[in-house]
Amino acid sequence: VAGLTLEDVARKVGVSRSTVSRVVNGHPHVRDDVRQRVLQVIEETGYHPNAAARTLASQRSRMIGLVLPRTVNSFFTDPYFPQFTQGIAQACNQLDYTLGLFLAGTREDEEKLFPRVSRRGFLDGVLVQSGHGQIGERLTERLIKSSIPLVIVGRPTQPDGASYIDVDNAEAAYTAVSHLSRLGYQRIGTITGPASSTVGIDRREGYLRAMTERGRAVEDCLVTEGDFTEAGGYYAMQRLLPARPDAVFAASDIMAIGAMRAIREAHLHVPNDIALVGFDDIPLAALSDPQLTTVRQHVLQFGISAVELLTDIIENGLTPQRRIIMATELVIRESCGAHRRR
Amino acid sequence: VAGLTLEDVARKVGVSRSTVSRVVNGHPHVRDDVRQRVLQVIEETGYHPNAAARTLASQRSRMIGLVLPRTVNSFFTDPYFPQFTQGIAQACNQLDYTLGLFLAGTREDEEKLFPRVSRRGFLDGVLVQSGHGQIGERLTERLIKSSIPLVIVGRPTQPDGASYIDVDNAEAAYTAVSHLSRLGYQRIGTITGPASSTVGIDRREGYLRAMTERGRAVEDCLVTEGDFTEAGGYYAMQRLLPARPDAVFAASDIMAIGAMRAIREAHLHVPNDIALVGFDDIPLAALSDPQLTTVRQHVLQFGISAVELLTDIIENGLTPQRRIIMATELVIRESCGAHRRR
DNA sequence: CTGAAAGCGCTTACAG
DNA sequence: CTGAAAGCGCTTACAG
Repeated sequence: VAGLTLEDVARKVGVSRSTVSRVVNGHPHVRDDVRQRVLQVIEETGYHPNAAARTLASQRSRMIGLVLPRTVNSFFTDPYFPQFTQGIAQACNQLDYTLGLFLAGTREDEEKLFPRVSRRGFLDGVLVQSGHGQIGERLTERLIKSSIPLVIVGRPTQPDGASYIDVDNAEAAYTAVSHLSRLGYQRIGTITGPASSTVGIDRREGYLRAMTERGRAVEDCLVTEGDFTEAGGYYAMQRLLPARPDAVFAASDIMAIGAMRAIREAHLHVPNDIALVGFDDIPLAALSDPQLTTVRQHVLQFGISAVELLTDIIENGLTPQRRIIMATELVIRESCGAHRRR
Repeated sequence: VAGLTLEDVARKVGVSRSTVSRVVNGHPHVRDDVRQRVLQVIEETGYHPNAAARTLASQRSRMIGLVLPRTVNSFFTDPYFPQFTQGIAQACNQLDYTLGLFLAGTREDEEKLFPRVSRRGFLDGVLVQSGHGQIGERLTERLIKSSIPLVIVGRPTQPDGASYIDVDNAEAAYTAVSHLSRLGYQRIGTITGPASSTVGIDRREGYLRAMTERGRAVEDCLVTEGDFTEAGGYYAMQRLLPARPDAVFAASDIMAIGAMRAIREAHLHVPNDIALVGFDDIPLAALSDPQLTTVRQHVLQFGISAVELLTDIIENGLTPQRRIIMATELVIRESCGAHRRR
């Protein structure tokens, strides 16, 4: 199943393979009638260039990698990632790049993976998810050292000089908590993300700032850590309950859903007894009972922007470090009790 | 950033590049001390072979593609796909293959995608999700014609001679509905998957067979179609309600969750008024209230097996068409009312 | 505008 | 067991 080569096409048309190559790559300086004839033969024969040969000759693969250093669980437990991946895939298709997907859960995975996630592998550049423990940290570090075009998704733990893209987590959390405060809640608690991740840290910081600015004392018993899973939110809420919060800001919707379950089991009511605000605006947020007030991220667009940033770096050389910070919006539904209070 | 080549390593060791190549590829017939010296230099220099060159010379990329012809919505709405993808990625890592991810939603996507999903692209073989409308059908057909090693995930609509892997959907549905029947329910309804997909058809068939064998008349008003989304299950249940079913088999958990919401809104109780059985055993199934009785698929293992089948075909040539059918198991929780009835 | 030629970094018979 | 050589299918200066 060898398939046609450039040479075959060239012979059929009666030109050199340089010319066919120029036509295929859309270079100017080809006489118009020649171009037409070449195009026609390509059409007729269904010729497609061999990607490996092209890559070898041009040192460009038009393929990027998405590296998700994740433990098994959270990847398919949180709807965030599929959606994000979708955005990435869509943008790749648009920009005519091939997407390689690399999930690393274990240390062993990392070792097998690394050679492939490099320029010697097939890649022109890589997108790596920030955070997620040791695997993630070390992988990112090695990637930076390898000096392959790189965009970190989410503020990196260390400001290591790589470009990154993130949403404005602190600001978003600040807005959410301020909203609760304005509604008159006094004892506002929070279920944070992992303290080892910058998402966790930044959203927590937004919470703290809002509390302070609004003149609320921040009590330790009102702050507890979750792990971005439903179960994590559930247990976190159980820990929060004794502190008698009248409102809770959860750092993700899926944790808010878990919290809701804990509240229901305690025979309390959302929002009458405890108001709730989440983060992400996953599809489930609009379907829960009560519907979840939350911070909407434009996850799809986020993925698209990440790819655009990366391909820009690939194609236009080493620009100074770039950061892109995306805005969010608060979506007010039922769980914060805003309607009730009017 | 050229990096080291085989030649560089060969020079450093003082052998030909043929020898280094043999060592890298683990060929026998290399004197042991030579092998050691080569290995050491590779270690020291951090040499990794250039994948494009390797692919061009050997006509093998060790890369496979996962093609998901999907509309935007269902991919991140149903936890099934992330989990499946995870299994695929894990197996690829294990078997030392690179995974390319291709999501096609629109016709335009398909056109841009096709050249890359072929041997001329980078791929040694492809895994394509069966069904999902026109895009999927046509893509699969073109893939078959291109004669690239191919495994269809899920029984194909047309028995076109491609290898495929699937779970035993009809059998699983049969078991689930028989279970409801044994519990004494009389008016058992079903929310099917799309009639255009083989999953939809096969699970429906299992339902019909169980009903018939158990001497239940199948009433049209007890069968309605969903689209594997929460909202789809919700509306389907609303359509079913007037028929007064005392039990419902939903062809996916996420639809069962939607159905539950509709039942709750109608001020009815699961399982007292209407018993419910789902399909998939997604994480949410164990967290819903009441917990969902469902058919468990070993999705991760399913993904792994799919990759193993494909790589086997790639590496061992055109075997006769292969089919792999995987078993499922019924997980009895609360929503079917089994416990209540004892 | 077009072609001949070198080169990308490997693998793989073929000799020895 | 080892090396010299051809070849994989392109791109890209370099001439003209």
